Amino acid sequence: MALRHAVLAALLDGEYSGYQLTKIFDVGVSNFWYAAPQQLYAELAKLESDALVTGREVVQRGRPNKRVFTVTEAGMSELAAFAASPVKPLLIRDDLAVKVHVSDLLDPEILIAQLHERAEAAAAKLALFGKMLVRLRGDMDEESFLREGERVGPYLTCLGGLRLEREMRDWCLQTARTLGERAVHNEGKPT
Amino acid sequence: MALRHAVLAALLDGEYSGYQLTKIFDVGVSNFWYAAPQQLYAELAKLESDALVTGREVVQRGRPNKRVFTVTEAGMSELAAFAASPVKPLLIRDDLAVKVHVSDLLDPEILIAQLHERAEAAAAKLALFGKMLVRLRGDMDEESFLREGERVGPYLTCLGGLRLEREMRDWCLQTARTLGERAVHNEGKPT
DNA sequence: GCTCCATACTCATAAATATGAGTATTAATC
DNA sequence: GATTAATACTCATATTTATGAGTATGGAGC
Repeated sequence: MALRHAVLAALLDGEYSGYQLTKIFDVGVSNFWYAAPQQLYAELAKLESDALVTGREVVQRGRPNKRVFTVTEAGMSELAAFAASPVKPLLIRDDLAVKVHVSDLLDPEILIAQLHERAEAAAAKLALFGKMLVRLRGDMDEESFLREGERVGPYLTCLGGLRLEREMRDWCLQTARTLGERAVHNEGKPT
Repeated sequence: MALRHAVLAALLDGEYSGYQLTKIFDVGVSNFWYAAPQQLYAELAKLESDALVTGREVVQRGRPNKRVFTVTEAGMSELAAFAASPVKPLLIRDDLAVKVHVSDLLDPEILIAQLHERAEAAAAKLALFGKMLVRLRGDMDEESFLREGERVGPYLTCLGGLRLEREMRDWCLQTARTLGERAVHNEGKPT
């Protein structure tokens, strides 16, 4: 019962189809949840049978029809109950960090490349979130938007995602640099 | 096959028992992996039967005996293979962010409390990581340690954890402040 | 003497997540 | 005109992760 609330939350931003949610969750919904397409379709089916969302067929020309979903009253109550429940601590599981942890005992070459790869991915998200922020606040500046804007929730999570990705990018680059410099100094030395 | 490598990585820092690993993974191994005790014992059993670690009984006085584990040659190869495999993108799933996303439509009271709670948890980890860094680098300063230290892997992941927790704390506090101020301005207004 | 806590583990099962494969329609590109 | 890409979904299953309950020993405090 966890993806469930993320889907409900995403559907508050508008009427989306499973496929559209796929795109949203692929980026990580402003970096706070990820889900594969199959999970989303399954979850939508469950949500609909529990009457927390209602689907509506949209006939399209030039492409397959789709079903878009809206959160119901019951869905809102479910979200409210979720919001009132105790928060779970954020549990992180990161492949790359495990690799860095053991980097001293292994060849750093590949790891450095992977750190750059991750840094680039973070930079891409950073840019994406930056644009998203501009779009969300329209012609207001950040301060007044946060004070007077209609809906700041998505803006706030986006700010969070931005922070996270910025740190991720910088950490990756710093770590890559450190490992790279150490590798240079150890060249020729026996392992 | 994911916890597996995190366990191997942790065991490179020393000979640990399942129970000791429990404590290490409870904090999140410098914030990059979490696992419950039962998972760890199960994984250790599998690792041992695959000969990637070897266990050794340690007889203790005053408390139950324990079995501590060491990574074998085969275990090192497994880690090397893991390090060479492509990195998986970091997938985040955060309860609290979902709540913030929908904060405009729900009562902010509880959420603000939860944000403070999370901020405190982050601050606690921050302090922990700070101490850990000092312990790891001994009497060297950070720069020289990163250049000349024996094993910088755990130090680098700890730096990453520190960054992350710092941002988490600040984001939570900023978000709580924003929501709090908005709540004040909306007092008395109809929903 | 009794309870509580920390150490040190095990067994079983439920829930969530990940992955592979497949279907169908149309638009765009070579 | 054939291939590729994008939209829009479904079915099935494997793997991972989470959770609840239980066992045992000894030390510390009341």
